[in-house]
Amino acid sequence: MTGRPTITQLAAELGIAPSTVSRAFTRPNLLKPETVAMVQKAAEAAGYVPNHHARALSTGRAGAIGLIVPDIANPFFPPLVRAAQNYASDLGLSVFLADTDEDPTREDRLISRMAPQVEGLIVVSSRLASSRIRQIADSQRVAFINRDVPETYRILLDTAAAIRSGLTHLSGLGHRRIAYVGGPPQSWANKQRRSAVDNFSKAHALEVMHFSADPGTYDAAKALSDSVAASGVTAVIAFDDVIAHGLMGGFAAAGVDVPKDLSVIGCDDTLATETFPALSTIAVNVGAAARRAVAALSENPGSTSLTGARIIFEGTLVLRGTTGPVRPASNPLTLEPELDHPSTGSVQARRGSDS
Amino acid sequence: MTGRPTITQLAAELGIAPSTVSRAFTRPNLLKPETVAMVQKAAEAAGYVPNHHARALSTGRAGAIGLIVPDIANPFFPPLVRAAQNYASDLGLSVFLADTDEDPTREDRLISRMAPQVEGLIVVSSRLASSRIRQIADSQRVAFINRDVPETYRILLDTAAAIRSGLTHLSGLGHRRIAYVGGPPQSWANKQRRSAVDNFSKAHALEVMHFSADPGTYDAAKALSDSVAASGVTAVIAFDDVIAHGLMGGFAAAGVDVPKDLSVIGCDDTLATETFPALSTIAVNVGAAARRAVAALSENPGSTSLTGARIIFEGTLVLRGTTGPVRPASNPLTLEPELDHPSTGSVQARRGSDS
DNA sequence: GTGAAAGCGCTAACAT
DNA sequence: ATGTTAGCGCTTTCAC
Repeated sequence: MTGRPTITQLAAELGIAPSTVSRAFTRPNLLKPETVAMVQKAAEAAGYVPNHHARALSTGRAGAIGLIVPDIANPFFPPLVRAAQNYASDLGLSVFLADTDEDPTREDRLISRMAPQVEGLIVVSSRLASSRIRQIADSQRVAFINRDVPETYRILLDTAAAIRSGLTHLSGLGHRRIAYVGGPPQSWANKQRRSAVDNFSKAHALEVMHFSADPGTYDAAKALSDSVAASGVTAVIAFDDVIAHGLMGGFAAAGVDVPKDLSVIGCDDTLATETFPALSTIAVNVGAAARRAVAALSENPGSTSLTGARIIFEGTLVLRGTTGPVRPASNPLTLEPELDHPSTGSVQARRGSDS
Repeated sequence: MTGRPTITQLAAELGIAPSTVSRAFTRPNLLKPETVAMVQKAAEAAGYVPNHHARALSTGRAGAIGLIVPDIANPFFPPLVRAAQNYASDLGLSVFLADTDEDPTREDRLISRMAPQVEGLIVVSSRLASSRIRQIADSQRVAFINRDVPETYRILLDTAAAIRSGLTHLSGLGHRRIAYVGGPPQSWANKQRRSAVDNFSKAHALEVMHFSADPGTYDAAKALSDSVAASGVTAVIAFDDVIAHGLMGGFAAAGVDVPKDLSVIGCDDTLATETFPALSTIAVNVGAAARRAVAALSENPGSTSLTGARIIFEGTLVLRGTTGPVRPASNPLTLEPELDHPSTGSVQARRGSDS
C-alpha cells in the first residue's frame, strides 16, 4: 500500500491530465493511439497498478463477487469454487470466499457483510430458512446453487433421473431391498435424492430402508454401517461419496465385501478421481453450475436483484466398481421393459470429471 | 449497490456530523455512549452497512487478504483455505481466493493483480522461480507456505522427521526395498520428502527406488503402479494421499494386496477422514500454517514487506491400515538401536484431523 | 482528443 | 464529546 504510483503521479510525470491516464485504461478508444501507448509504457515502467477500491468507489462497481459455501473442506465444494474462480477471473472479477461452517447464523451474517462490497453473491447449499432466502434475494444480487426457493435465481444440480437410472441398474442386477443413507437433513440435495429413491421404489416395488448420517461425515457414516448391513438390504445409495466411503470403511471392517455382498452407489463424483476403490456414483456438473452463477451475476449489472429463474443441470450415473449382482444368485425377476431403457440420465463407465 | 444509506445520510437524519457517525463505528470509545447507541439504532433501522471500498480508500487498509493456491481441487488445499478464512474472519478480514492452475505465469499475474488491493498475500506451494519470489517478497507483504526461499517470510510443513519415523516403522516390519513415488517436481514438499527418504535410506542400508507421478494425479499414479509393483519393493512412500490412492487402485486391479503384498504410506492426511481404506500417512498441520500466515499479515500493518522468517511445523506419522510386515516372512534384521526410538516425529494411531 | 473539476463514502487531522 | 474540512485514487460529466 506504500509508494505505489497513482494515476495522478503518472499524469504529472507525463505532463498530461489524470483523466487522460484514466481513459488510457478504461476507454482507450477515446484517445489517440499514441497517447494510449505512451501512457501504457509509462505505467509499465513505473509499475502502476490500478487501485480497485478507488475505482469501485467511483464507479459503484466492485469488480468482485462473493462465494459462500457451508464447508470448503467438503470435497463437493472445491471443484465448484475452482470453476467459479476461473470463470470470474476470465471476466475480470475477483472472488471473495467465505465458509459458513454449516451455521445458518454465520451464513446470514456473512451474506450481509459481503453483499455491499461485491457485484453479487453465489450462495451454495444455503441452510437459511426459505423466508429469509426470499428476503435476501429481493435486495441482493444473489444466485443460489442447490437451494430451490421460488422466485429466486437458483441453479439446481438435479440427480433424480440419474438416481432412477441407478435404481434401474440395481434392479436389473436383482436387488430388491435397498437402503438410502442420507446426509445433512437441511440440504435440498438430500431431500431431492431421498424422494427420488422413494418415488422410484414405490413405483417399481423396491423396498427401501432409510438411514441418515448426521453430520454427513465419514465417521458418522461408518458408525451407521453395521445397522445398514444388518438391515438385510443388498444395495445402498448414499447421499454423497464421503458417506459411501464411510459405509464401505465400516463394511470392510465387518468383513462385508463390496460389491459381492453389498452394492454401493455414491453421489457427486467427488472422490473417484482421487481415491480408491473406484466408486460407482452420480456425476454432477458443478462446473457448469458455477459458471452459470457467475455469468448471471455479471449480466445486467445495474439491477439491485436477479430475476427469478430455475436452472437445472442433470447428473449422470457413472458405473465403476462398487455395484454388482445381488449375492445369493437370487431371482433375477424380469423387469418392466421401460426399466431397461431409462429415458433420462445417461449411463457411462469412465473415470474423470467433466467440469 | 443502490439506495444503500451512507454515513452522510445517517448523519443528516440524526442532525449530527458524518464524522460522529463514523466514530460510532470505528472509535466508539471517543463518543458519549448514548450517542453511539443512537447511531447504532438508526443505522440498524436504515439498514446501513459500511462501504469497505470507501473505507479502504480513506485508510489505505484493504480489510482483506489474498490467498493463492495452485489448485483448490487438490485435497491438500481446502483445509488450509478453510483455516485461513476462519481465522481471517475472526480478525475482521475478508479473503480473496485465487487458483493458479499450477501455472507460474498465471501465478505471477495473480500476485501482481491482487497485491495492491489487499493487506497481504498468502502464496501456497508457489511454482515461481526463487529469484522472482525474492523480488516479490521485497515489495509485497507476502507469506509463503511450503516454499523455502531465504530472506522471505515462509512457513514450512516439514515431514522429514515423520518420514524417518515411517521408514523406521517399515524397517522394523522387515522392509528393505522401498519406493518413493514423487509428485510435482517443482514442489518444495516433493524435494524435501524425496531427500528425507534418500538420506535415511542411505544411512540405514535401505534400498530405494524412485518413481514420479507427473502430474501428481490419481491416474498418473495408477499408471505407475505396475512398474512400482514389478520393481521388487515391498513398501512405498507416496508424495501424497492422492498418489497413494492411485497406486492402490492400480495394485488392486493387478491383484496386489495392501498391506499383505505391499505396504503403503501416504502423505498430508488429506483423504483418510473421508475415504476408505484407512491409509497410513503423515499428518501435517495445515491449519496452524494457515493461521500463522494470516497472523503474520495482520501484524505490523504499516510495513511494505514482511521480514524474513522460517517457520516450521512438523508432521506426524499416523499408522492406519496400509502398512504391515513384509510378506515372505523374511529376515527381520536387528536394527541399530536408535531406529527404535525416533527422536522426532511422534507416531500415533488415530483418525481425524488436528487442524 | 484532452483538460478541469466534482464527487463516490469514508476517515483523520484540526478545530471547538 | 462533536463538528469542519480535506483528501484517499479514480471516473466522469462538461468544457475546450
